[in-house]
Amino acid sequence: MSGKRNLIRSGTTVDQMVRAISDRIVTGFLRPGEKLDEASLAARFDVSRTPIREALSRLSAMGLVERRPNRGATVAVVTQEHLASMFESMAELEAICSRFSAERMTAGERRTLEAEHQASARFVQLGAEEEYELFNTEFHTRLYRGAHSKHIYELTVMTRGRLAPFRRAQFMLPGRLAQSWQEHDAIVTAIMRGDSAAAGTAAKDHVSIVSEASAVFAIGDRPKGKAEPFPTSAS
Amino acid sequence: MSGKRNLIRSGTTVDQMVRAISDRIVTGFLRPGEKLDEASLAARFDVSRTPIREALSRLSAMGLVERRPNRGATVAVVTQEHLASMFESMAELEAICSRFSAERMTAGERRTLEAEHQASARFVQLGAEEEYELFNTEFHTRLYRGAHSKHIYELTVMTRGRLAPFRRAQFMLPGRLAQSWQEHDAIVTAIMRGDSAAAGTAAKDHVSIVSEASAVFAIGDRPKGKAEPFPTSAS
DNA sequence: GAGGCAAAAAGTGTATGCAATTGCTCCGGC
DNA sequence: GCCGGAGCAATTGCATACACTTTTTGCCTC
Repeated sequence: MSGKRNLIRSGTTVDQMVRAISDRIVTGFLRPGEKLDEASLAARFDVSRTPIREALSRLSAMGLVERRPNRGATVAVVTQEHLASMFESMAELEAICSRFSAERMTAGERRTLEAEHQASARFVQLGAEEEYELFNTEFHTRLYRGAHSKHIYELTVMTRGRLAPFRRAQFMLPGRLAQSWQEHDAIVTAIMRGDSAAAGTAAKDHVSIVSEASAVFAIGDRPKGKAEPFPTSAS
Repeated sequence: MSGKRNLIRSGTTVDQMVRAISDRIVTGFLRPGEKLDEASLAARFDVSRTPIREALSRLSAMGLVERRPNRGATVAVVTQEHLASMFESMAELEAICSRFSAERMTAGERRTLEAEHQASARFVQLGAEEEYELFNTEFHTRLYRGAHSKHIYELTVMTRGRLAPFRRAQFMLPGRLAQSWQEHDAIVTAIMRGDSAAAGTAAKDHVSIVSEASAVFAIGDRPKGKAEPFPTSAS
């Protein structure tokens, strides 16, 4: 019973469960295909089954677990094909956002985008990976917003969320920071010129490179998909 | 007075609630912005609050209702801008699917697509709107599958689902059937040629036209929610 | 009369118990 | 020995009860 939740302060119980379970999934503590028993999870986290059920629903919507009626939930099995498909979608979505941003961003938005982008050069010089990654997220969010299309924004953010677990280590590749900045620069330049086509292709290339960089870390030799019925490292 | 649900046969209770509530929303019986009280809904359908809660969760994921923690759920307010944004996304997604289909469809898939498309000409001649709409859904699904990208397929199907309530009457416009077939023809021809660019633009144009056709019916002042207590859609 | 605080009422969030469905095992028949 | 069906165990789905949050209402003070 190591997992007392009292220390995880914020949010409702369901939120805590979502975080707790998704953490265990993305860290590999829960293996793909593994069965997620409601009662066990409830006991494990010392809550009732109700918030567990709702958490599983949300995780299912997020694509991290799969649910089948009357048959319980399992950790989603993400094949290499599916992962590639998600990155591919991400590239297309980012391309759309960039194209629209090139066409629709207000003068203020363009100014801010370029200013922030220029400021981020400092993080590259310092090799500040933490700060750069934070900026990077904000930069892309700015692109998504700049498209001025609520639904595309939603689709893009959702896809990014699903990919998040697989792109954690992307900036650990040597020289990735500087390269990322150059790619951002191409996007920003195109947007400032209002060249939507160029902005689109630049964004697509950017994500494609990230995809390759991430794939190295994400896939790799996983211990084998046949997880044992009950992993022992609990407690 | 209270609606016994025993007549709605299939699926789990939650499914029934999802259908029942979404029906009431799309038929205007529940108005945008209206508060959805769990207890009232539970009493109304003679079930407990538990399935109602889960149904509201799903409807929230579908974009039909909005939920705020501890503050209940309301019928989602879909502004004209948001609707336009969804159609715009749909156009882009269909374009992507068509582009990919032009590049990736197997010979068999291409054959089937064209054969079905040609067969659908008969529905146009007969003015069989029901059958054509059925075929139309299948046609587009074929395009989505032909992209051979699971995640793009998911995004597209999801977006189509969100738009479904607003495009019901699209084929009631006179001459729309024949025009739709012509647009399909342009897409199919491009795909058969493997011309991804042409397929993409043809698909985008197709959706754009549907968008305009639907907007006429969707927006406009809806007659005050005087729908019959139990709408009969099955979807 | 207006503003603010407090208590109650309404409504959501969580816990627990019961019913129903699923999957498995064991027994019997072919 | 293999296949099929009935009973049983395990797990999900639903119902109900309780706890906590939010909102409203009413009273008191300024």
